[in-house]
Amino acid sequence: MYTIKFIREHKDELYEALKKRYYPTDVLDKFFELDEKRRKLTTRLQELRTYVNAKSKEIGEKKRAGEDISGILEEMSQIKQEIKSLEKELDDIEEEINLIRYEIPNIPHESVPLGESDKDNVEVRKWGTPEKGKDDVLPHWEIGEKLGILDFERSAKLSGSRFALLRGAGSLMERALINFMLDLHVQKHGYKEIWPPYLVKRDIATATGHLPKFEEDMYHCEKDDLFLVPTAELVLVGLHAGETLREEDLPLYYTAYTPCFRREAGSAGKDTRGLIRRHQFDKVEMVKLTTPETSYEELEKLVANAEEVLQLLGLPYRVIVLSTGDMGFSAAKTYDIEVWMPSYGRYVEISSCSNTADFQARRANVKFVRKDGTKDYVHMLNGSGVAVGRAMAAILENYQTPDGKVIVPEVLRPYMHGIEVIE
RNA sequence: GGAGAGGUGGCCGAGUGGCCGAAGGCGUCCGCCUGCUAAGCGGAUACACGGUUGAAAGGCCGUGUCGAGGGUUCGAAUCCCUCCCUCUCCGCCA
Repeated sequence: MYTIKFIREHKDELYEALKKRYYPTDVLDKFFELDEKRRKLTTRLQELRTYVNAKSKEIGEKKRAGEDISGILEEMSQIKQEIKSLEKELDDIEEEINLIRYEIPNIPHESVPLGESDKDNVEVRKWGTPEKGKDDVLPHWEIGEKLGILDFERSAKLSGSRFALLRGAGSLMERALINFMLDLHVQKHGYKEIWPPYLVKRDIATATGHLPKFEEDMYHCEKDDLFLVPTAELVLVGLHAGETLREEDLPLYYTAYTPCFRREAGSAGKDTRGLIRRHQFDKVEMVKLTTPETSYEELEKLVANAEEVLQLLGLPYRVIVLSTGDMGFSAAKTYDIEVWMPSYGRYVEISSCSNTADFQARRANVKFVRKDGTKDYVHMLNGSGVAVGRAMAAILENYQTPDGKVIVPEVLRPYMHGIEVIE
Protein backbone atom coordinates (compact mmCIF):
# COMPACT_ATOMS: atom_id res chain seq x y z
CA MET A 1 0.00 0.00 0.00
CA TYR A 2 1.21 3.45 -0.79
CA THR A 3 0.90 6.55 1.30
CA ILE A 4 -1.09 9.44 -0.06
CA LYS A 5 2.08 11.46 -0.37
CA PHE A 6 3.86 8.74 -2.28
CA ILE A 7 1.03 8.41 -4.76
CA ARG A 8 0.97 12.14 -5.33
CA GLU A 9 4.73 12.24 -5.87
CA HIS A 10 4.86 9.20 -8.15
CA LYS A 11 1.86 9.88 -10.33
CA ASP A 12 3.38 9.04 -13.72
CA GLU A 13 5.23 6.02 -12.42
CA LEU A 14 2.03 4.59 -10.99
CA TYR A 15 0.02 5.14 -14.16
CA GLU A 16 2.73 3.28 -16.02
CA ALA A 17 2.86 0.50 -13.44
CA LEU A 18 -0.86 -0.12 -13.69
CA LYS A 19 -0.66 -0.27 -17.45
CA LYS A 20 2.18 -2.78 -17.23
CA ARG A 21 0.01 -4.94 -15.03
CA TYR A 22 -2.99 -4.57 -17.31
CA TYR A 23 -4.93 -2.93 -14.50
CA PRO A 24 -7.52 -0.26 -15.25
CA THR A 25 -6.13 3.15 -14.35
CA ASP A 26 -9.37 4.78 -13.30
CA VAL A 27 -8.56 4.12 -9.62
CA LEU A 28 -5.77 6.64 -9.98
CA ASP A 29 -8.03 9.20 -11.67
CA LYS A 30 -10.46 8.82 -8.82
CA PHE A 31 -7.69 9.08 -6.26
CA PHE A 32 -6.38 12.39 -7.53
CA GLU A 33 -9.86 13.84 -7.71
CA LEU A 34 -10.55 12.89 -4.10
CA ASP A 35 -7.14 14.00 -2.88
CA GLU A 36 -7.76 17.45 -4.31
CA LYS A 37 -11.04 17.69 -2.39
CA ARG A 38 -9.44 16.31 0.71
CA ARG A 39 -6.75 18.94 0.81
CA LYS A 40 -9.18 21.78 0.26
CA LEU A 41 -11.33 20.55 3.11
CA THR A 42 -8.36 20.04 5.38
CA THR A 43 -7.14 23.55 4.83
CA ARG A 44 -10.56 25.03 5.55
CA LEU A 45 -10.95 22.91 8.68
CA GLN A 46 -7.60 23.97 9.99
CA GLU A 47 -8.46 27.61 9.51
CA LEU A 48 -11.62 27.17 11.53
CA ARG A 49 -9.85 25.29 14.27
CA THR A 50 -7.14 27.90 14.49
CA TYR A 51 -9.83 30.50 15.02
CA VAL A 52 -11.61 28.42 17.65
CA ASN A 53 -8.36 27.77 19.50
CA ALA A 54 -7.52 31.45 19.58
CA LYS A 55 -10.99 32.39 20.78
CA SER A 56 -10.89 29.73 23.46
CA LYS A 57 -7.82 31.33 24.92
CA GLU A 58 -9.51 34.69 24.80
CA ILE A 59 -12.50 33.29 26.66
CA GLY A 60 -10.28 31.99 29.39
CA GLU A 61 -8.65 35.38 29.83
CA LYS A 62 -11.92 37.31 29.74
CA LYS A 63 -13.54 34.98 32.20
CA ARG A 64 -10.74 35.45 34.63
CA ALA A 65 -11.06 39.19 34.17
CA GLY A 66 -14.80 38.89 34.76
CA GLU A 67 -15.84 40.17 31.34
CA ASP A 68 -18.95 39.24 29.42
CA ILE A 69 -18.43 36.41 26.95
CA SER A 70 -21.94 35.44 25.85
CA GLY A 71 -21.44 36.92 22.36
CA ILE A 72 -18.35 34.87 21.72
CA LEU A 73 -19.98 31.72 22.99
CA GLU A 74 -22.76 32.08 20.47
CA GLU A 75 -20.30 32.54 17.62
CA MET A 76 -18.38 29.50 18.84
CA SER A 77 -21.40 27.26 18.69
CA GLN A 78 -22.03 28.29 15.09
CA ILE A 79 -18.47 27.61 14.01
CA LYS A 80 -18.53 24.31 15.79
CA GLN A 81 -21.51 23.29 13.73
CA GLU A 82 -19.62 24.09 10.58
CA ILE A 83 -16.58 22.17 11.82
CA LYS A 84 -18.73 19.16 12.55
CA SER A 85 -20.21 19.03 9.09
CA LEU A 86 -16.83 19.54 7.44
CA GLU A 87 -15.35 16.80 9.58
CA LYS A 88 -18.03 14.43 8.46
CA GLU A 89 -17.37 15.31 4.84
CA LEU A 90 -13.63 14.82 5.31
CA ASP A 91 -14.12 11.49 7.05
CA ASP A 92 -16.15 10.20 4.14
CA ILE A 93 -13.55 11.30 1.64
CA GLU A 94 -10.71 9.81 3.62
CA GLU A 95 -12.50 6.54 3.92
CA GLU A 96 -13.01 6.49 0.18
CA ILE A 97 -9.38 7.35 -0.46
CA ASN A 98 -8.26 4.55 1.82
CA LEU A 99 -10.38 2.04 -0.01
CA ILE A 100 -8.85 3.21 -3.25
CA ARG A 101 -5.37 2.96 -1.85
CA TYR A 102 -5.96 -0.72 -1.17
CA GLU A 103 -6.65 -1.15 -4.87
CA ILE A 104 -3.39 0.28 -6.15
CA PRO A 105 -0.90 -2.56 -6.68
CA ASN A 106 2.85 -2.49 -6.25
CA ILE A 107 5.10 -1.10 -8.97
CA PRO A 108 6.81 -3.98 -10.80
CA HIS A 109 10.59 -4.05 -10.69
CA GLU A 110 12.29 -3.15 -13.95
CA SER A 111 13.63 -6.68 -14.35
CA VAL A 112 10.14 -8.20 -14.48
CA PRO A 113 9.14 -9.37 -17.94
CA LEU A 114 6.25 -7.47 -19.46
CA GLY A 115 3.19 -9.50 -20.24
CA GLU A 116 -0.48 -9.94 -19.78
CA SER A 117 -0.82 -13.36 -18.15
CA ASP A 118 0.88 -16.56 -17.06
CA LYS A 119 1.62 -17.25 -20.72
CA ASP A 120 4.20 -14.50 -20.55
CA ASN A 121 6.04 -15.90 -17.56
CA VAL A 122 9.65 -16.72 -18.30
CA GLU A 123 11.41 -19.91 -17.34
CA VAL A 124 14.65 -19.10 -15.56
CA ARG A 125 16.14 -22.54 -14.95
CA LYS A 126 15.37 -26.20 -14.59
CA TRP A 127 16.71 -28.75 -12.16
CA GLY A 128 16.48 -32.53 -12.39
CA THR A 129 14.97 -34.66 -15.09
CA PRO A 130 11.30 -35.59 -15.11
CA GLU A 131 11.47 -39.33 -15.58
CA LYS A 132 7.94 -40.50 -15.89
CA GLY A 133 4.85 -39.34 -17.71
CA LYS A 134 1.28 -39.68 -16.61
CA ASP A 135 0.73 -43.09 -18.19
CA ASP A 136 2.87 -45.26 -15.97
CA VAL A 137 2.42 -43.40 -12.68
CA LEU A 138 -0.60 -43.49 -10.42
CA PRO A 139 -1.75 -40.06 -9.28
CA HIS A 140 -0.72 -39.45 -5.67
CA TRP A 141 -4.24 -39.79 -4.31
CA GLU A 142 -4.58 -43.24 -5.81
CA ILE A 143 -1.23 -44.58 -4.68
CA GLY A 144 -1.78 -42.92 -1.31
CA GLU A 145 -5.09 -44.64 -0.75
CA LYS A 146 -3.69 -47.92 -1.99
CA LEU A 147 -0.85 -47.73 0.48
CA GLY A 148 -3.27 -46.78 3.25
CA ILE A 149 -1.53 -43.50 4.01
CA LEU A 150 -4.18 -41.16 2.56
CA ASP A 151 -7.86 -41.45 3.46
CA PHE A 152 -10.09 -38.98 1.68
CA GLU A 153 -13.26 -40.84 2.50
CA ARG A 154 -12.70 -40.33 6.21
CA SER A 155 -11.59 -36.71 5.83
CA ALA A 156 -14.77 -36.01 3.86
CA LYS A 157 -16.84 -37.64 6.56
CA LEU A 158 -15.19 -35.49 9.19
CA SER A 159 -14.94 -32.18 7.40
CA GLY A 160 -16.31 -32.34 3.86
CA SER A 161 -14.47 -31.90 0.61
CA ARG A 162 -11.00 -30.43 0.19
CA PHE A 163 -9.60 -31.86 3.39
CA ALA A 164 -7.16 -34.68 3.86
CA LEU A 165 -6.49 -37.28 6.44
CA LEU A 166 -3.10 -38.92 6.67
CA ARG A 167 -2.45 -42.24 8.33
CA GLY A 168 0.64 -44.06 9.48
CA ALA A 169 3.61 -43.45 7.21
CA GLY A 170 1.72 -40.62 5.52
CA SER A 171 1.26 -38.81 8.76
CA LEU A 172 4.87 -39.51 9.62
CA MET A 173 6.05 -38.14 6.30
CA GLU A 174 4.12 -34.91 6.81
CA ARG A 175 5.88 -34.36 10.12
CA ALA A 176 9.17 -35.42 8.60
CA LEU A 177 8.86 -32.91 5.77
CA ILE A 178 8.04 -30.11 8.18
CA ASN A 179 10.98 -30.90 10.43
CA PHE A 180 13.34 -31.40 7.53
CA MET A 181 12.45 -28.04 6.02
CA LEU A 182 12.60 -26.15 9.29
CA ASP A 183 15.92 -27.70 10.22
CA LEU A 184 17.38 -26.85 6.84
CA HIS A 185 16.30 -23.22 6.99
CA VAL A 186 17.27 -22.76 10.61
CA GLN A 187 20.55 -24.66 10.71
CA LYS A 188 21.90 -24.12 7.23
CA HIS A 189 20.26 -20.92 5.98
CA GLY A 190 20.25 -18.92 9.20
CA TYR A 191 16.56 -18.29 9.69
CA LYS A 192 15.04 -17.72 13.10
CA GLU A 193 12.24 -20.16 13.76
CA ILE A 194 8.91 -18.82 14.95
CA TRP A 195 6.02 -20.82 16.31
CA PRO A 196 3.15 -18.37 15.95
CA PRO A 197 -0.53 -18.27 16.84
CA TYR A 198 -2.78 -19.55 14.08
CA LEU A 199 -5.55 -17.10 14.84
CA VAL A 200 -4.88 -13.43 14.26
CA LYS A 201 -6.68 -10.17 14.89
CA ARG A 202 -8.37 -8.17 12.19
CA ASP A 203 -5.90 -5.30 12.31
CA ILE A 204 -2.93 -7.61 11.77
CA ALA A 205 -4.57 -9.18 8.75
CA THR A 206 -5.28 -5.66 7.52
CA ALA A 207 -1.74 -4.50 8.15
CA THR A 208 -0.35 -7.31 6.02
CA GLY A 209 -2.76 -6.63 3.19
CA HIS A 210 -4.86 -9.76 3.41
CA LEU A 211 -7.85 -7.76 4.53
CA PRO A 212 -10.10 -6.35 3.27
CA LYS A 213 -9.28 -7.77 -0.15
CA PHE A 214 -9.26 -11.45 0.74
CA GLU A 215 -11.82 -11.57 3.53
CA GLU A 216 -13.93 -13.96 1.46
CA ASP A 217 -11.10 -16.46 1.34
CA MET A 218 -10.32 -16.48 5.05
CA TYR A 219 -11.95 -18.43 7.82
CA HIS A 220 -13.35 -16.02 10.34
CA CYS A 221 -14.33 -16.67 13.96
CA GLU A 222 -17.06 -14.13 14.34
CA LYS A 223 -17.50 -14.19 18.07
CA ASP A 224 -13.93 -13.12 18.63
CA ASP A 225 -13.27 -11.43 15.30
CA LEU A 226 -10.22 -13.62 14.76
CA PHE A 227 -9.04 -15.08 11.47
CA LEU A 228 -7.41 -18.42 10.83
CA VAL A 229 -4.11 -17.78 9.11
CA PRO A 230 -4.14 -18.47 5.37
CA THR A 231 -0.34 -18.46 5.42
CA ALA A 232 2.42 -17.90 7.95
CA GLU A 233 3.44 -14.92 5.84
CA LEU A 234 0.71 -13.01 7.57
CA VAL A 235 2.14 -13.66 11.01
CA LEU A 236 5.76 -13.18 10.06
CA VAL A 237 5.05 -9.93 8.28
CA GLY A 238 2.85 -8.81 11.14
CA LEU A 239 5.53 -9.67 13.67
CA HIS A 240 7.17 -6.25 13.52
CA ALA A 241 4.13 -4.25 12.44
CA GLY A 242 4.35 -0.69 13.69
CA GLU A 243 7.95 -1.06 14.80
CA THR A 244 11.09 0.82 13.93
CA LEU A 245 14.08 -1.49 13.65
CA ARG A 246 17.78 -0.65 13.58
CA GLU A 247 19.87 -0.97 10.45
CA GLU A 248 22.40 -3.17 12.23
CA ASP A 249 19.67 -5.69 13.02
CA LEU A 250 18.89 -6.18 9.33
CA PRO A 251 18.45 -8.41 7.50
CA LEU A 252 16.07 -10.46 9.63
CA TYR A 253 15.29 -13.96 8.46
CA TYR A 254 12.23 -15.73 9.83
CA THR A 255 10.79 -19.12 9.14
CA ALA A 256 7.68 -20.74 10.54
CA TYR A 257 5.64 -23.81 10.03
CA THR A 258 1.90 -23.31 10.22
CA PRO A 259 -1.17 -25.01 8.96
CA CYS A 260 -2.84 -22.74 6.42
CA PHE A 261 -6.57 -22.30 6.18
CA ARG A 262 -8.20 -21.14 3.00
CA ARG A 263 -11.83 -21.19 1.99
CA GLU A 264 -10.75 -21.46 -1.65
CA ALA A 265 -13.72 -19.36 -2.66
CA GLY A 266 -13.56 -18.87 -6.39
CA SER A 267 -11.57 -21.97 -7.18
CA ALA A 268 -14.53 -24.30 -7.51
CA GLY A 269 -13.79 -27.41 -9.54
CA LYS A 270 -10.03 -26.76 -9.65
CA ASP A 271 -7.73 -29.52 -8.38
CA THR A 272 -10.50 -31.17 -6.46
CA ARG A 273 -8.66 -34.43 -5.91
CA GLY A 274 -5.70 -35.18 -3.75
CA LEU A 275 -3.38 -32.92 -1.84
CA ILE A 276 -2.95 -30.06 -4.28
CA ARG A 277 -5.70 -27.72 -3.14
CA ARG A 278 -7.18 -28.07 0.31
CA HIS A 279 -8.93 -25.93 2.90
CA GLN A 280 -6.24 -26.88 5.39
CA PHE A 281 -2.67 -27.57 4.43
CA ASP A 282 0.78 -27.34 5.93
CA LYS A 283 3.45 -24.95 4.82
CA VAL A 284 6.85 -23.79 5.92
CA GLU A 285 7.22 -20.11 5.15
CA MET A 286 10.21 -17.82 4.96
CA VAL A 287 10.12 -14.06 5.44
CA LYS A 288 12.94 -11.55 5.25
CA LEU A 289 13.16 -7.94 6.35
CA THR A 290 16.01 -6.19 4.61
CA THR A 291 17.36 -2.80 3.68
CA PRO A 292 16.24 -1.44 0.30
CA GLU A 293 19.77 -1.81 -1.03
CA THR A 294 19.93 -5.57 -0.63
CA SER A 295 16.41 -6.81 -1.20
CA TYR A 296 16.80 -8.09 -4.74
CA GLU A 297 20.00 -9.89 -3.83
CA GLU A 298 18.14 -11.38 -0.87
CA LEU A 299 15.33 -12.49 -3.15
CA GLU A 300 17.75 -14.59 -5.19
CA LYS A 301 19.01 -16.20 -1.98
CA LEU A 302 15.48 -16.81 -0.79
CA VAL A 303 14.63 -18.64 -4.00
CA ALA A 304 17.81 -20.66 -3.69
CA ASN A 305 16.81 -21.64 -0.15
CA ALA A 306 13.48 -22.96 -1.38
CA GLU A 307 15.14 -24.70 -4.31
CA GLU A 308 17.50 -26.48 -1.99
CA VAL A 309 14.55 -28.15 -0.29
CA LEU A 310 13.54 -29.71 -3.60
CA GLN A 311 17.10 -30.57 -4.55
CA LEU A 312 17.65 -32.43 -1.31
CA LEU A 313 14.33 -34.19 -1.77
CA GLY A 314 15.40 -35.05 -5.31
CA LEU A 315 12.31 -33.57 -6.92
CA PRO A 316 12.66 -32.14 -10.45
CA TYR A 317 11.53 -28.54 -10.69
CA ARG A 318 11.80 -25.37 -12.64
CA VAL A 319 11.95 -21.73 -11.65
CA ILE A 320 9.94 -19.12 -13.50
CA VAL A 321 9.74 -15.38 -13.13
CA LEU A 322 6.19 -14.07 -13.28
CA SER A 323 5.27 -11.45 -15.86
CA THR A 324 3.86 -8.07 -14.89
CA GLY A 325 0.33 -9.24 -15.65
CA ASP A 326 0.50 -12.43 -13.59
CA MET A 327 2.18 -11.06 -10.48
CA GLY A 328 0.35 -10.77 -7.21
CA PHE A 329 -0.92 -7.44 -6.01
CA SER A 330 1.77 -6.59 -3.48
CA ALA A 331 4.77 -8.08 -5.26
CA ALA A 332 7.40 -6.08 -7.11
CA LYS A 333 8.97 -9.27 -8.39
CA THR A 334 8.00 -12.91 -8.02
CA TYR A 335 9.66 -16.21 -8.76
CA ASP A 336 7.54 -19.34 -8.71
CA ILE A 337 9.07 -22.73 -8.20
CA GLU A 338 7.16 -25.51 -9.88
CA VAL A 339 7.71 -29.16 -9.09
CA TRP A 340 7.34 -31.89 -11.65
CA MET A 341 4.07 -33.74 -11.12
CA PRO A 342 3.98 -36.90 -13.24
CA SER A 343 0.22 -37.47 -12.99
CA TYR A 344 -0.40 -33.96 -14.30
CA GLY A 345 2.31 -34.36 -16.90
CA ARG A 346 3.47 -30.85 -16.08
CA TYR A 347 5.09 -28.64 -13.46
CA VAL A 348 2.91 -27.51 -10.54
CA GLU A 349 3.54 -24.53 -8.26
CA ILE A 350 5.09 -25.52 -4.96
CA SER A 351 6.63 -22.23 -3.87
CA SER A 352 6.18 -18.58 -4.61
CA CYS A 353 8.91 -16.14 -3.61
CA SER A 354 8.33 -12.41 -3.79
CA ASN A 355 10.04 -9.19 -3.05
CA THR A 356 7.35 -6.74 -2.02
CA ALA A 357 9.97 -4.01 -1.65
CA ASP A 358 8.56 -1.34 0.66
CA PHE A 359 4.94 -1.96 -0.34
CA GLN A 360 4.08 -4.33 2.47
CA ALA A 361 6.31 -2.45 4.90
CA ARG A 362 4.31 0.73 4.34
CA ARG A 363 1.13 -1.12 4.96
CA ALA A 364 2.46 -2.82 8.09
CA ASN A 365 4.39 0.32 9.00
CA VAL A 366 7.77 -1.29 9.57
CA LYS A 367 10.64 1.16 9.40
CA PHE A 368 14.29 1.13 10.29
CA VAL A 369 16.76 3.76 11.43
CA ARG A 370 19.89 4.01 9.37
CA LYS A 371 23.23 4.45 11.03
CA ASP A 372 23.15 8.12 10.05
CA GLY A 373 19.83 8.55 11.88
CA THR A 374 17.49 8.79 8.88
CA LYS A 375 14.47 6.55 8.73
CA ASP A 376 13.23 4.44 5.88
CA TYR A 377 10.85 1.59 5.27
CA VAL A 378 12.35 -1.90 5.31
CA HIS A 379 11.93 -4.17 2.34
CA MET A 380 9.94 -7.32 2.92
CA LEU A 381 10.26 -10.62 1.14
CA ASN A 382 8.33 -13.81 1.49
CA GLY A 383 8.50 -17.26 0.06
CA SER A 384 7.22 -20.74 0.67
CA GLY A 385 9.89 -23.07 1.77
CA VAL A 386 7.91 -25.10 0.64
CA ALA A 387 4.26 -26.24 0.58
CA VAL A 388 4.29 -29.50 2.52
CA GLY A 389 1.24 -31.25 1.02
CA ARG A 390 2.38 -30.59 -2.50
CA ALA A 391 5.83 -31.85 -1.65
CA MET A 392 4.31 -35.07 -0.39
CA ALA A 393 2.18 -35.38 -3.51
CA ALA A 394 5.29 -34.93 -5.62
CA ILE A 395 7.16 -37.55 -3.63
CA LEU A 396 4.32 -40.06 -3.93
CA GLU A 397 4.47 -39.70 -7.68
CA ASN A 398 8.12 -39.12 -8.45
CA TYR A 399 9.32 -41.82 -6.07
CA GLN A 400 6.78 -44.41 -7.13
CA THR A 401 8.07 -47.82 -8.17
CA PRO A 402 6.46 -49.87 -10.95
CA ASP A 403 5.15 -52.35 -8.38
CA GLY A 404 3.22 -49.68 -6.49
CA LYS A 405 5.54 -48.77 -3.66
CA VAL A 406 7.01 -45.43 -2.73
CA ILE A 407 10.65 -44.99 -1.90
CA VAL A 408 11.33 -42.53 0.90
CA PRO A 409 13.78 -39.78 -0.13
CA GLU A 410 17.01 -40.29 1.74
CA VAL A 411 16.99 -36.98 3.59
CA LEU A 412 13.64 -37.84 5.14
CA ARG A 413 14.62 -41.25 6.46
CA PRO A 414 16.21 -39.99 9.67
CA TYR A 415 12.96 -38.17 10.34
CA MET A 416 10.92 -41.30 9.59
CA HIS A 417 12.40 -43.87 11.91
CA GLY A 418 14.62 -45.06 9.07
CA ILE A 419 11.78 -46.25 6.85
CA GLU A 420 13.14 -46.65 3.32
CA VAL A 421 10.08 -47.79 1.42
CA ILE A 422 6.37 -47.31 1.97
CA GLU A 423 4.57 -50.46 0.90
C1' G B 1 -14.95 -16.18 33.93
C1' G B 2 -14.43 -12.90 38.73
C1' A B 3 -11.68 -8.90 41.55
C1' G B 4 -8.08 -5.16 41.35
C1' A B 5 -4.05 -2.02 39.21
C1' G B 6 -2.37 0.23 35.01
C1' G B 7 -1.44 2.04 29.52
C1' U B 8 1.84 9.61 28.88
C1' G B 9 7.81 11.12 24.17
C1' G B 10 13.55 6.24 22.40
C1' C B 11 13.13 4.70 27.91
C1' C B 12 11.70 5.90 33.15
C1' G B 13 8.23 9.11 35.15
C1' A B 14 5.21 13.85 36.83
C1' G B 15 0.83 15.83 35.54
C1' U B 16 -7.21 15.81 37.84
C1' G B 17 -10.23 21.33 32.96
C1' G B 18 -7.01 26.85 30.02
C1' C B 19 -0.38 29.36 31.49
C1' C B 20 0.60 21.32 28.85
C1' G B 21 3.06 18.63 23.06
C1' A B 22 3.50 17.85 27.99
C1' A B 23 7.99 18.91 34.54
C1' G B 24 12.13 16.06 35.94
C1' G B 25 15.53 12.14 34.95
C1' C B 26 17.98 8.65 31.58
C1' G B 27 19.50 7.97 26.71
C1' U B 28 20.99 10.12 21.97
C1' C B 29 23.13 14.17 19.02
C1' C B 30 25.96 18.91 18.55
C1' G B 31 29.35 22.29 20.87
C1' C B 32 32.74 23.66 24.99
C1' C B 33 36.19 22.03 28.50
C1' U B 34 39.83 18.19 29.35
C1' G B 35 47.21 14.31 28.69
C1' C B 36 43.45 9.80 27.59
C1' U B 37 39.00 7.97 29.72
C1' A B 38 35.37 9.37 33.09
C1' A B 39 33.15 13.51 35.00
C1' G B 40 31.59 18.64 34.11
C1' C B 41 29.23 22.85 31.30
C1' G B 42 25.88 24.83 27.31
C1' G B 43 22.36 23.61 23.63
C1' A B 44 19.28 20.34 20.75
C1' U B 45 16.12 15.99 20.72
C1' A B 46 8.22 12.86 19.01
C1' C B 47 5.25 11.71 14.81
C1' A B 48 1.73 12.57 10.97
C1' C B 49 -0.82 15.93 8.01
C1' G B 50 -1.99 20.84 5.62
C1' G B 51 -0.20 25.60 3.97
C1' U B 52 3.97 28.53 2.65
C1' U B 53 9.07 29.26 1.22
C1' G B 54 13.48 27.01 -0.94
C1' A B 55 17.09 24.04 -6.51
C1' A B 56 17.54 20.94 -2.35
C1' A B 57 18.64 20.01 2.69
C1' G B 58 15.67 22.65 5.40
C1' G B 59 12.90 26.97 7.40
C1' C B 60 8.35 29.25 8.90
C1' C B 61 2.95 29.10 10.15
C1' G B 62 -0.95 25.94 11.46
C1' U B 63 -3.82 21.34 12.64
C1' G B 64 -4.10 16.67 14.95
C1' U B 65 -2.04 13.02 18.16
C1' C B 66 -0.81 11.44 26.00
C1' G B 67 -3.67 2.82 24.20
C1' A B 68 -8.25 3.20 20.28
C1' G B 69 -12.99 5.21 19.29
C1' G B 70 -17.01 8.24 20.85
C1' G B 71 -19.16 12.03 24.28
C1' U B 72 -19.40 16.49 27.75
C1' U B 73 -17.16 21.60 27.37
C1' C B 74 -15.88 27.92 24.51
C1' G B 75 -11.51 24.78 25.98
C1' A B 76 -9.76 17.64 27.70
C1' A B 77 -3.60 13.89 28.95
C1' U B 78 -7.07 15.48 32.94
C1' C B 79 -14.42 14.43 33.38
C1' C B 80 -18.08 10.49 31.15
C1' C B 81 -19.09 6.00 27.91
C1' U B 82 -17.44 1.80 24.87
C1' C B 83 -13.51 -1.18 23.28
C1' C B 84 -8.35 -3.09 23.14
C1' C B 85 -3.92 -4.39 25.63
C1' U B 86 -0.57 -5.34 29.99
C1' C B 87 0.20 -6.81 35.12
C1' U B 88 -1.43 -9.10 40.03
C1' C B 89 -4.75 -12.32 42.70
C1' C B 90 -8.81 -15.99 42.48
C1' G B 91 -11.57 -19.64 39.60
C1' C B 92 -11.47 -23.13 35.43
C1' C B 93 -8.60 -26.02 32.08
C1' A B 94 -4.98 -29.41 27.90
